[in-house]
Amino acid sequence: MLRGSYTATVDSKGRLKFPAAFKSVLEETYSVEFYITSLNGDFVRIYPFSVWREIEDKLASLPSFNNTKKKFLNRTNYFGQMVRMDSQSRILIPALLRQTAHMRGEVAVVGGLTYLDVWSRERFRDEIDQNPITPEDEETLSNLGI
Amino acid sequence: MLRGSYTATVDSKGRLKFPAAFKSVLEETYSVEFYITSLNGDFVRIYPFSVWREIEDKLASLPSFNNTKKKFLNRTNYFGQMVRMDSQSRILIPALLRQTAHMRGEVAVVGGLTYLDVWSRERFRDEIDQNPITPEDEETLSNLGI
DNA sequence: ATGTTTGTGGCTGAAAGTGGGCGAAAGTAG
DNA sequence: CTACTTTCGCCCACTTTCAGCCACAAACAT
Repeated sequence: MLRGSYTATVDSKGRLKFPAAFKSVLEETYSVEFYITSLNGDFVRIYPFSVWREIEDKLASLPSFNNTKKKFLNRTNYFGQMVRMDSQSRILIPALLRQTAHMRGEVAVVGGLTYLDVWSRERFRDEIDQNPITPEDEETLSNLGI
Repeated sequence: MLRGSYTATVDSKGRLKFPAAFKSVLEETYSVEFYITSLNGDFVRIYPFSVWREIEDKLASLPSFNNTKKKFLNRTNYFGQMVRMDSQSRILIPALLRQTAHMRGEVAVVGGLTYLDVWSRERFRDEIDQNPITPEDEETLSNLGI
């Protein structure tokens, strides 16, 4: 399972090195092929290919005119690309995503159990600043016993 | 149960030694694996891994579009990392948390029954100065018979 | 006072991360 | 089609980080 987050840097050529903790999980559980995409261009999502295939299967059960499905596929197709991890456990982030998701310099690679998200650290900071935890949130969590 | 508070120091390499009182509880009740994270980067929270898993389970009961859940997981994922206690009952605090939560030098390790909080002592003092116990708090406590 | 547990710091080898060079491949223009 | 530029995969080398030890200092108990 992919958990927690590690900082990484995207080098001048747009390459991202997987943190070692994720690399071992990816190699053991999945393969070196990934589908890299984004829903809105804010941040990058990296699916091990087998995980992406399952998502496709689930979508296939929806009728083709389903609006949510169309939106989702439109976006993920637009940003999406297959990538392969090299011998130094790096992948090349496609040029489009490098631009739109600001993938250069310091980024955070965040585990989402079966996939990884990559955030520009600068942008993530803006994101949490704009969505602070409210007293209502705290109550919701508290009610769950957290 | 993890109770009370002890001072500790984070060494130059970012390692934190668990106070002996906590160490014995952690070893007896839990294991050497922890999920270390933070909600806002102000201070560090250390969950025994089994406790963290229960929280994940509780969150799973909320729908995935629930806003509180998204916020909470966003943040805890971003700051979070698995860590393992070494043979000298120390853990390495991840670099990101070392920076944002000022984890160096003197810190306070505070028991929260099933988890631990670690505060920069400097910051902890500021926090309690800025959030004094209010009359409403006293009433709440009083109503509980405390 | 003496031994035992706890806390702190440093050393070191191995692993991880970072960056650059180079040539092949792909894309572009004439 | 050819020449030129850009992108990128592969390889090598340097730097940084860190886990595992060891050793000493401090606190505590006997």
